[in-house]
Amino acid sequence: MLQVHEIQENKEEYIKALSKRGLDVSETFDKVLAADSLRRSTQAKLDETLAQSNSYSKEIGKLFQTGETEKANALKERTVTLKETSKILSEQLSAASEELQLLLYTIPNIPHKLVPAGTDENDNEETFREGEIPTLDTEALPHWELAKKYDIIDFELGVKITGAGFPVYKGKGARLQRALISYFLDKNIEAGYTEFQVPHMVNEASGFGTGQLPDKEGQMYHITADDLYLIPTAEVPVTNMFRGDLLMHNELPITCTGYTPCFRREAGSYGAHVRGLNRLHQFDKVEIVRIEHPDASYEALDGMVEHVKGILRELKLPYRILRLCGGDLGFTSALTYDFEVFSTAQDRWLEISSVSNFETFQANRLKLRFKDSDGKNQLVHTLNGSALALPRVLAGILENCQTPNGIKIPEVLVPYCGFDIID
RNA sequence: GGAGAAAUGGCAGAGUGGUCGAAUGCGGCAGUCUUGAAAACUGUUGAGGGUCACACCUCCGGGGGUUCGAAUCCCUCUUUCUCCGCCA
Repeated sequence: MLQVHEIQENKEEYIKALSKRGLDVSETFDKVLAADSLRRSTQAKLDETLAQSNSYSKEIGKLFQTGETEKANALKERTVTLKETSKILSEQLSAASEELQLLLYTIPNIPHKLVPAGTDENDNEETFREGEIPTLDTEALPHWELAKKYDIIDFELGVKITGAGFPVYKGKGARLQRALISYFLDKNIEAGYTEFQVPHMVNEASGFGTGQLPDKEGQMYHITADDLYLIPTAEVPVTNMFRGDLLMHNELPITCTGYTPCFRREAGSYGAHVRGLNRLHQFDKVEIVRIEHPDASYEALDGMVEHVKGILRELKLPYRILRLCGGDLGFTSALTYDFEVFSTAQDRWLEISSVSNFETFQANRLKLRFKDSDGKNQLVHTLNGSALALPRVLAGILENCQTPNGIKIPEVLVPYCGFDIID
């Protein structure tokens, strides 16, 4: 959520920047500023009324203590209209505040200078590419067929016990998955991140804090009986651990990592692109989250990108990095880099990580601030990224590492798996 | 699930209708003293809005109510603790 004073100070610049998302917010901004000024003037009137009535109350108190009951009662009568006025004004104030809030909720984050204009994924900008795309046999199979051939993932069993998009991992498939989780967590810890195990359900306030609510209500599973949401990513519980906090500048940066399952409703298309592990309702992910000083956040973002690169390099998977264009950029993000691994058997790129800087957009909703070296309270910058999302990494390994004799496990994973081939 | 108790500033802990944004202690910060430090002493020390700066307004777990006036009374929700029951 943007701050009103930011909109006021950078109106034209923001309008221009948001046009990269294909949005024209000039009208919305005018409404925001009008709503804010109404809010302020109503607040001022209310304050005045309350001040008056407070001073009467104090006077009445004194009169009662000195026993001047007559005078006190006379004064009481004068508070009646003040009371009515303040009631009306406070109703007007909450209406004005709510209107402002609703407007602000509709405005996405301001794209960073580097974000290219564009409407969809075709306008994303490739910034880096690494790793060799293997030449596979003509009999090379997509991962869902490999999964069946080696009996390591059972999609039908998941359908039976839950529904489509909830696979069952089996035998070496399950062990490889567990190995990946441990390996990713170890890499993150090695890079200085602190590991957390967090709840897999969150309350409404947490959903608002990181911006899943109210914008993407339908994407989360909602447990209505208890009014809780299944997390779509560890970002939600991890970032919300700090909701409402006032940190000291020397506590920054705060760096967290955590493994959680992720639940996404993703109501939508079915077909080849969502086959197998490509898109699931439940999947595993290891997340990294950083809370940074505003001056350090972009350096931190670059650091996160380098960190993820290091992991993919070790896994020897062919991947590329995209800088998301305005149209593809998430609602809450200012700058996002997507990592995609090449799925050789499907001949397409699969997203396996998304690393973003949210600047103060989440921090403003979270009321997450720090005291800077001048003793002033400022909003922090929040960042997060996947390091990494499991299913598509698994798909990438299965497809790219297949040989006529079986699937060769990347060397770095062998100590974690306890085997070096799936056959 | 049943019965009871509680929720106050960074922490501990007073405060049961008016001068309480809140005693006191600890911690933090500044100063005196000291070669330096410690101790002692003195001062200072919550957040948000508002203003050029004041004034002023709001906040004592959340929400609502009574009252001229609420940390204090009432209702409600949440959380924590104790006891009982159940249980991985």
